[in-house]
Formats: sequence, C-alpha cells, structure tokens
Amino acid sequence: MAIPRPGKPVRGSQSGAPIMAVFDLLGRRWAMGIIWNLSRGAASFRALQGYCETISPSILNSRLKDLREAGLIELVSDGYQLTAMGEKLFQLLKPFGDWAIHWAKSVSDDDPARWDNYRTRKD
Amino acid sequence: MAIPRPGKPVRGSQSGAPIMAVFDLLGRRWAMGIIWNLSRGAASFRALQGYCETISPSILNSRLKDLREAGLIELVSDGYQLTAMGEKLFQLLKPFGDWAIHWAKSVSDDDPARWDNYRTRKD
DNA sequence: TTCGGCGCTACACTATCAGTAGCACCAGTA
DNA sequence: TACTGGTGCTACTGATAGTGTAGCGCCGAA
Repeated sequence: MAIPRPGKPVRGSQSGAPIMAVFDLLGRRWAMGIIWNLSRGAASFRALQGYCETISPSILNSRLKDLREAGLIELVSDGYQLTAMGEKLFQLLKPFGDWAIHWAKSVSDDDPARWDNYRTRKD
Repeated sequence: MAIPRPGKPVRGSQSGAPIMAVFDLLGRRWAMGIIWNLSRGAASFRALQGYCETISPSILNSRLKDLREAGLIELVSDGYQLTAMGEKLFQLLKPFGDWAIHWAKSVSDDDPARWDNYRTRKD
C-alpha cells in the first residue's frame, strides 16, 4: 500500500487525505469535463469526443478508465453513464456553472486579453 | 483572441464555455489543493510547499501565477491569500471534503488495493 | 460482401510536472 | 562590517502526461 508499484507511474495523493486524492483524480485533464457532460445522460465514446472537442481518443480512454476505477462512471448498453456516486459528485460540481460565468465576466472586464489564458482557440 | 500566441503553449478551453475554462484552470495539478490550503488563511510560499508536500517550487510558482492571473488569489504582506472571488470558489469546493470521505470509503471497501491509485506513497 | 460507423489502440511528438541545486534578497547578530 | 540562516523564486534535467493522427477489429445495414 505504501509502496509505489513498479511499471506504474506514481501519481497519487501522497498525504493520505481523501480530499487530496479527489483533487488528484479530478485534476487530471478533462476529468471534470467528462463528468459534466455525462450529467446529461449516457453518452457513447464518440459522443464524448464530440463534447470535449479537442480530447484525443487515447486520453479519453485513459480518463474513462480512471473514472470507472474510481467508481464514478460505468459502462452500460448505450455507452458510459454516471454511477450514483458520480451523480452525487456532479451535484457538487453543478454550482460551478454559475460561478464560472461570474468569474469569466470579472476576468474579461478587468483585462480582456487575459481571458486568452483560458480560451486560446475558437470563438 | 482566437490565435494561439507563439511561444506560449496552447492550453485553454477551446469551446468558449466558461465552465470548461474553469475546469481547465482547476484541472492543472495542485490548483485545487492550493485553494483548499489557502482557505485557512494567508500562507507563505514555503508554507504552501509544506502543505502540498511533494510539489516542486517551479510548479508551485507557476500555479500561483495562474491563480493570480485568474484573480483567485493575491499577494499580500504575509504571503498569498484568497481574493473574494477565490473565497467564493472555496465555498463551492468545501462540500467536496465530505464527499471525498464517503468516496474513499466506498473505494476501499470495494477493493482496498484500488485505493493505491490515489495514494501511492506514505501512510 | 462491401460499406460505414463504432470503440479503441499505436505511435511519434509536445507540453507539463518532478526533483534538485542554487541565486538574490533581507533581518538578525556579532 | 561581514556572517548566517531563512525566504521567494529561478534554472536546469529527466520523467510523465497529453496531443494528433492513422488505423485496427468488430458489428449491423444494405
């Protein structure tokens, strides 16, 4: 348990605090975006690729594996969907939607060019 | 605005949706952990290094820069602290603490070894 | 039996992060 | 005046994670 497994890259919470483990899991690229998109209901691999626009299939696959192993999503007949635990997580994620809008406005009011840091292509 | 700046790696939300921009920002390693730790009050650079245990100073510095540019933290006399916007974000992050405990329990009840994915050293 | 869409993999390239050393700066102190 | 120890931060190397693209094997429809 305390020993890094050979052949597996060491990437995990090291403090042992669950919250840090969660931040590590959700801090992987696209992880929160996938959960967000699955909240509309089950989605196929290709559909998720469409929602996440620029995600590469290899990373999508690896992220889906992470989230499945974490018990947040599951494979069903019509693709992937949130588990009960994943659904609860989404409920926590939901308020970020409104906050994001206020935040985006505050950033672009303050210095429109800085918004480039977060959207660098399209629009 | 739509053009990737030369010399700067392209990493940003590409859909233009604020929520995806937020997920991109918070999806960078240690970003949420830093905000979480700053919720106890202002902290110095070295203190944050201590809280985040294994973070390297170069990444800490770069993450602090990201968060400062995003208006979530600010530099004050006794180190870094959350801005009003950052404090609001923390309020959204807070419930994750309880959820994380339930989640950690469900993962380790189900298959204790799998918990290794999230904590690979120490404990 | 071809065709197209699907989930997914392989691989080369690039970006991000870890780990470590150490610099410039400042306060205390002797 | 130097000296010492602590601080914020930078510079580098090498490792890991993510991108972009091509394409495999499978399956259902025509």
